[in-house]
Amino acid sequence: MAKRVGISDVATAAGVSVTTVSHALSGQGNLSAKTREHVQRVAGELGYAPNRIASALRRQRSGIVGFVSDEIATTPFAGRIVLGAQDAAAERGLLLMLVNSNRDDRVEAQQIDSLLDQQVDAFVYARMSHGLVSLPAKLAGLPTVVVDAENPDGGAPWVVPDEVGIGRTATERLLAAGHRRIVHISVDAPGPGVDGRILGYRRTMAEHGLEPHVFTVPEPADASAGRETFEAALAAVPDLTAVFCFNDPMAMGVYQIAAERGMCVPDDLSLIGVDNLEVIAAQLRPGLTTVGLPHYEMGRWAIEQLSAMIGDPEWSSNRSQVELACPLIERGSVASPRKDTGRA
Amino acid sequence: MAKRVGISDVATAAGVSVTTVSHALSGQGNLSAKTREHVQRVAGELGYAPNRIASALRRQRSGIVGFVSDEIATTPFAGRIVLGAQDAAAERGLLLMLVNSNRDDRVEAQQIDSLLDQQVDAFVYARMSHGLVSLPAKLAGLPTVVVDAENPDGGAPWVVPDEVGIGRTATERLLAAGHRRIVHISVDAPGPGVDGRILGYRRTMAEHGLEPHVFTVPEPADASAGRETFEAALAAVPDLTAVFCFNDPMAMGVYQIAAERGMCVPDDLSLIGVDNLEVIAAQLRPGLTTVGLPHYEMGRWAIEQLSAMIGDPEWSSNRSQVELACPLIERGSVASPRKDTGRA
DNA sequence: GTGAAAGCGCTAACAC
DNA sequence: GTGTTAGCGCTTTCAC
Repeated sequence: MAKRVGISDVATAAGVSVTTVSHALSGQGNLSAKTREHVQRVAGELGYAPNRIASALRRQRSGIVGFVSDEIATTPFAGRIVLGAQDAAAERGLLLMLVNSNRDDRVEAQQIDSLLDQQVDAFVYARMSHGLVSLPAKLAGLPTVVVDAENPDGGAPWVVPDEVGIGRTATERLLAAGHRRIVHISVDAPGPGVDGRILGYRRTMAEHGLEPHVFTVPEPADASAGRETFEAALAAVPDLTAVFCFNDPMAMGVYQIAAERGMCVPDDLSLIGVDNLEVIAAQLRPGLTTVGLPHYEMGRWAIEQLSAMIGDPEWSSNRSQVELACPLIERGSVASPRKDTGRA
Repeated sequence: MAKRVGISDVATAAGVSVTTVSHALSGQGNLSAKTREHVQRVAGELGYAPNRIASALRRQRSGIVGFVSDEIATTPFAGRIVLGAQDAAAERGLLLMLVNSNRDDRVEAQQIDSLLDQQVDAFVYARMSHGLVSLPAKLAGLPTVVVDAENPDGGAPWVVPDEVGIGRTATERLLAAGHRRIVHISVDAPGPGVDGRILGYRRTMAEHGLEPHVFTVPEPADASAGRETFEAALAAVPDLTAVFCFNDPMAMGVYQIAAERGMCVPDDLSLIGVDNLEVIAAQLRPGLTTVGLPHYEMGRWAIEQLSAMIGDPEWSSNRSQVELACPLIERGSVASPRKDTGRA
């Protein structure tokens, strides 16, 4: 590789000092427009790009944000958060350094140490499912924002999906299609995600004077849980016409039982999931109408907050706590009930 | 945050020079065991950790590997590669800097520039589906390994799944269960992945004196493609008893048609997919037997190669090209054919 | 308006 | 064995 061109090469070529080059390129100081332009042109011709390592050492700021996540390899969720964070970071000249712990606190601590040695300026602390976290002590000294989790005892800003809104959106969609006997299937895993969706469902049903029916089984919230809870629901509410599922894998389980019993989605049974896992929702037949989770947006939001916090001595006063709205993704699993046998 | 402790703090506290501290911690030079030990203890007590930015500037080596991928957000594949790479990197004191282009060459070029400014020591150039790539010119100067793609015109080492082996493994499994009328469904998208699996299937069938049947439709290789090709297969080979599917989403499509026609998996129809996408394969009923792709292993391999190449003036002579074996993941979609109506 | 020079925290010749 | 010192490439203060 040709040796990288440095600031002094540019200075020599432009016939000015390194100071002038630095000022010309960073927009600092008072340079004549002519000099500035000249230097920029020369730098461009030489293909100069500042060495960020040297710059970081001098400025005591690396321009790197550490991204710590509990896992990255089972769903595409992490990818969506990273994508949002990366886009926002690129717009601001920041770079992301990813690290993941596979839910092992020891590994996590080591990874955080590596990032600290690397002089990262700030941290994104991301979870893949909405729960409660307390931050590792090591993060206390740097701007940190928590993604897809709440940090009740700490002072870090956080961003999560609006879970109650999800329950409301799904239930209202089913109501709007004319359904009255709508059940919600979920899991026994108290936490903001499960509880919020149940609450949104219950409230919306109550507002319409309808009786809520919630069925749960122990975690995990997968297709098998969907099958079990749906069968329980059918036994208890035989004339149900619609199901709001905690997530897409559970909805997949409902499709399976429906097929087995000769129930046709959406004519005999309307279904709404949550997650918008393309790999499931778009592959089912008919496509699954589902509520999308704002992973991309949460990633963006985190970097937007951090970039304002970096270099701000008052950063720790940022205590924003945001719930992001979740869009309904229409596919084909909701229709009007075939025969509305009257009020519930 | 308390000011970070530096090497000179350790030197003062230990009553030695910074050189001695540097040597004691890096294992360089000749120090008396006593001094070395003493310094290490003091450093530990002070919680000293070297500033890698300063070290990088001085050594002209950042310890960072740039990880460039075409996409990270639609399947968990990227996550698995990253995981493997990260584990291997952590073992070697390397850190990963991820960047992804969403298949946009302009974005990719910019991202690579950022990594270069950051003085990364080497690159992983990863694709999410096995194809052919030529490397961006910018990568020419640094050790680079290509993951899940081949680099026919370049000199970079690469690692890919053994696609022919996948076709063979799947076909042999079906043969071993007693099937003879086995079809392969795939897509019209020539490339190592599609072609290799077809070849492995054809060869294995030929070795057993059986007639191969391959059905394809245009991309994408999703459930819809699975439904179409399977219906075509049924029309052409009505007494088929087993299907080897190009990937798991296509297999999902086959389940759908099978359910519709009252065919029971695996009793009336055995199925094997490829991908081991948990989110599909483990959620189908019965679980889908599938051939797993070695994403984690490919990520590890890439870093292992790179770490040997970093700092080796002869690095460009590394032209390893590896095809990694792919494991059969047994779930429940393969059984013996119900009635073997004789030879094909 | 422009430039000289002092470091950022570390490593590695080299001297003792 | 241990210490002195000269940078790595940049930013920024301060002098001109």
